[in-house]
Amino acid sequence: MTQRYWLFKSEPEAYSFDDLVNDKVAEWDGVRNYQARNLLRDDIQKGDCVFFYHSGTKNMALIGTAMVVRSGYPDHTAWDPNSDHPDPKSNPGNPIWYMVDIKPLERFTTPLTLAVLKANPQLPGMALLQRGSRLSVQPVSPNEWKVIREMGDLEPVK
DNA sequence: GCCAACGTTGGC
DNA sequence: GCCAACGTTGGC
Repeated sequence: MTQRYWLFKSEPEAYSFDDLVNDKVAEWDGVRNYQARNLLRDDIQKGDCVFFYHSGTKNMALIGTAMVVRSGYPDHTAWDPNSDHPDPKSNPGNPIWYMVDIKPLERFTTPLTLAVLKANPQLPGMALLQRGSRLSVQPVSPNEWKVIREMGDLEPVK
């Protein structure tokens, strides 16, 4: 698969873009949806670019960009009973869930809110904007990537 | 294999 | 707080 761009959602109360900047690198663990799992395991490659989106009740917006620094590997938090997302059906010999590692790249000086994204006619059919779209890991088309980058001002994170 | 019940996500 | 959209579960 040649998809190069993705969008990762996170509730900022759980894990925010600032957390990612502070951590430098994050294991994107805890994804427990098969469709998203397949993307993490099979399609998302080292070097791919990612939009970081804050979901939740307030400040829903694209905050910045990140890069995949490690492609899919088993999510070991699944067999850690003390993790936030244990799954007793998964084990090291037969892992069900996968994750990637990402690092922060750039931040929008002003986050692009969901309302602003929805108001842009150049983003027809974007997965994030579809009614009922709940996938926490989504593909982004090259055109969507280009259009959205041009909607805001990006500065490198330190 | 169908489908109703249930749980979760996430925008409003 | 509400509700629509889905995914998952479990009885049959």
